[in-house]
Amino acid sequence: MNMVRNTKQRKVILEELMKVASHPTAEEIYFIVKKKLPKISIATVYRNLELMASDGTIKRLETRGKQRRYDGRTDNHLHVQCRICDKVEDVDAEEIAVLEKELRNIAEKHLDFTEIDYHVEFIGICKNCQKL
Amino acid sequence: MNMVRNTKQRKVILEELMKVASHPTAEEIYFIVKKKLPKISIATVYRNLELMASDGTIKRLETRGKQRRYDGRTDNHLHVQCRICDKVEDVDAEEIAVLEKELRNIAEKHLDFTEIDYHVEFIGICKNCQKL
DNA sequence: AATATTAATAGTAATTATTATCATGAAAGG
DNA sequence: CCTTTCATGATAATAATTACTATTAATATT
Repeated sequence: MNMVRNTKQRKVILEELMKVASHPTAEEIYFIVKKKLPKISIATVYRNLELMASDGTIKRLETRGKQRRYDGRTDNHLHVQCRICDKVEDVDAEEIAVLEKELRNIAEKHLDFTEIDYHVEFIGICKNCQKL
Repeated sequence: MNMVRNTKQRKVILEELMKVASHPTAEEIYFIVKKKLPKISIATVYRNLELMASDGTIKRLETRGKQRRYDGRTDNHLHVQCRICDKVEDVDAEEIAVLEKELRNIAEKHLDFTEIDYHVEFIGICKNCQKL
């Protein structure tokens, strides 16, 4: 009982999220998925993104701005967000290991919290917005 | 022309924000300031917090959760937020220098963004919520 | 000090993103 | 094929923030 069913809607939402390199908001995914499933409700998109984020199938980003963003890539990597257009890009840096070691070190020495995780993100002005 | 006036409201908002070690939301500051200025409007609180954040008088935090939080401390320090109660605490770690050096290194090597800044925050379960 | 100017305020409406509700539709298991 | 019950679509509700506007009060000017 209380089993999770495989729906067409969730399947397509995941497929489309995996396809894009951007880090779309629920609304953006809604418009993409709508092309395949024109009858889909935006509530279904929100519901499934949260469901998949909580079971680890996808990642929910902790970025600035009011709209939540999602990532189909679940491997360990960093993000930069543009402070003008809010676009998010991936940062693939081998230095992430050193960075995380330092973060774990700080957490261990200075925090009396449990189940500690951390968020790191870069903010700046992207190539495109620099021209404007 | 277009000059910024010094209002009683802004003065009290800043004073009260400086007093607290917590990292209050606009709503929390509203209730605190209301004791001194019972007629103040919550819109005034929002307006002035954003104004002071944009000129660097205070800091706007990039924490999780839907409510924005503000910090009277503008010196360089880290934050931990509880994933249960959303409370934010300061983390004073001398290792912040090493951490930021690594962040600047990654930014320089891997990003073609300009005006790069970064946000680092820890998330976990605070002492109080561990008991529940 | 009195007056004029205009930015800031109080009060409230509007907006925006997300979540809740609920009747109907469709997975999954017999 | 039938039954069960979870998920969906459509929309209402909620919550945080921003916009609007007549009035108030800083600051500049006389």
